[in-house]
Amino acid sequence: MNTGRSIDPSPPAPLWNDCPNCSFIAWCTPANLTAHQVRQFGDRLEHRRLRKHHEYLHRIGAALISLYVINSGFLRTSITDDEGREQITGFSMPGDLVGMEAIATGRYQCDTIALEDSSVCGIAFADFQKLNRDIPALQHHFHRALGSEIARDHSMMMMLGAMCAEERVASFLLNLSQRFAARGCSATLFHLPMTRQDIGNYLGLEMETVSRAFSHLASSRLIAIHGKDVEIISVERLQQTIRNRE
Amino acid sequence: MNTGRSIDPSPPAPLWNDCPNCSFIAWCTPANLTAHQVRQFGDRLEHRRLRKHHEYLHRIGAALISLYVINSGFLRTSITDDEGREQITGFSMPGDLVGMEAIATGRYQCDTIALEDSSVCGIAFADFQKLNRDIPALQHHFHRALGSEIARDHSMMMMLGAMCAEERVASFLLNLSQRFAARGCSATLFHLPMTRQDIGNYLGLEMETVSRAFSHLASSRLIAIHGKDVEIISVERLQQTIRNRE
DNA sequence: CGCAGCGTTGAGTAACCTCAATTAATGTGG
DNA sequence: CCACATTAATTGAGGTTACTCAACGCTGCG
Repeated sequence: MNTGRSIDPSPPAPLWNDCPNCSFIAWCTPANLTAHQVRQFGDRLEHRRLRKHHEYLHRIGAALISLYVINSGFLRTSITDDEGREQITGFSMPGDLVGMEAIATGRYQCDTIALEDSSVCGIAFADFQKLNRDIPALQHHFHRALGSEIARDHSMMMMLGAMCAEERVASFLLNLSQRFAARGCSATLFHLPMTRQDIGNYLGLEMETVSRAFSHLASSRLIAIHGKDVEIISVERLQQTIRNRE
Repeated sequence: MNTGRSIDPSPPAPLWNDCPNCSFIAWCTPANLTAHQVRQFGDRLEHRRLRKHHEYLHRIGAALISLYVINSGFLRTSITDDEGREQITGFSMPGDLVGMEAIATGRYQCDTIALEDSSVCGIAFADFQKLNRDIPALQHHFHRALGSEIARDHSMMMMLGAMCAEERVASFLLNLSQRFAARGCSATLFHLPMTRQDIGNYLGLEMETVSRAFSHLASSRLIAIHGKDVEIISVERLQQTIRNRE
């Protein structure tokens, strides 16, 4: 890759050797920070914290320390109420910002757990607030992220409140598809890192119902499933599954 | 009210004659702004915009102009998808901040409509962003509000994904009860400004199911209903309705 | 008064859940 | 690396919850 020409100036050189292509820095790119601001930002970050499969990133009730952006791996976020009911509120993949719900109370309201070996970059929330004030573009970008999370939650309510089982499953697959595509991965062939139980909990359905919905979509040849590997055979017809209301 | 003593200094005098006890200023109080900051803030506000019953505060797709705090009245916020499915995402009452989901895209993602004659105070979002940068306490308070909205949406997902019909209705009533109490109104005797249809849509249930749940809770003497007026007879037993799982 | 919209109630049905049996995948210790 | 144990996923049968459709009562308004 390297041509050996050592006179080559700095731009492409990674700023943090331990974290090339740092996910938190990548998260900031839409904010169009200057080189100085990027450095200022990156110096505050805690790069590449590793989490093993089943390890917690944070737990309900813990004091808010950091916000995280996922570097690699898949995480699962859930809330648990007084009676022990659990509800998965989201699955996060590389590039996603995690921990936003904690800024209201200063304590995490969710458990976030690794669905596979993962790494994240974190920033102390206090540092982040300070940078937000100094860098208006960053503040704006952060507000956009918070707003997106609210908008995402609203679509989720729509799904839970107004869709039948098969529509929810189709909409779940299409959502993953889009997010994989946005990250340069295949939109039609991917691996589900979570169990059917997790999917069911997330969609407000029982595991068996999810399984049956998969089987039915597969028998209609809209998708193909081999365990946790999914192929979307026809995005259009999968979308129609959701569209075709009366 | 005025004693006539013109030497009397300013503190208790309302800063905006057209909007005494302005709801947006009230919303800011937890941020502990200085008198100067309050004035700076209030000067940017658009006070007391009136909305009649059934009038829109904003519509899906409109450019984000202002954030609003409700002065009086009740509003209903809903999203509508491509297929025309509607989902009510919240009911707002005096003191609530409205419009947060729009900051992601710069366009409102929701319709917000008055359930009764209402008044709101608004601030241009650009002005608000500027003030946020100048006043760290305000920024922090705004972040808290965004975080609270996210946390609220998550509990809503829990309700939609993990509770049966009667639990949802009980939890809906208890939520209203708490919010009325927080505003100094009765926690046990209040008026429902929305239709059964609206409640059903919000809770992911049919109107008939809501009505049956009300009737059942009433026959168990946990609540009493006379049309849109509700009395919670036993808060504890209503909470148990939600608690008693397995 | 009569209409229109909202709310309640009943009967029948469809969607999803529960329980159970079976198979597939995953992990573990020898 | 295999045998075994464990967990995950599929599929079937039957039950329950909430939906659908319909009739009727209530309330408010022209």
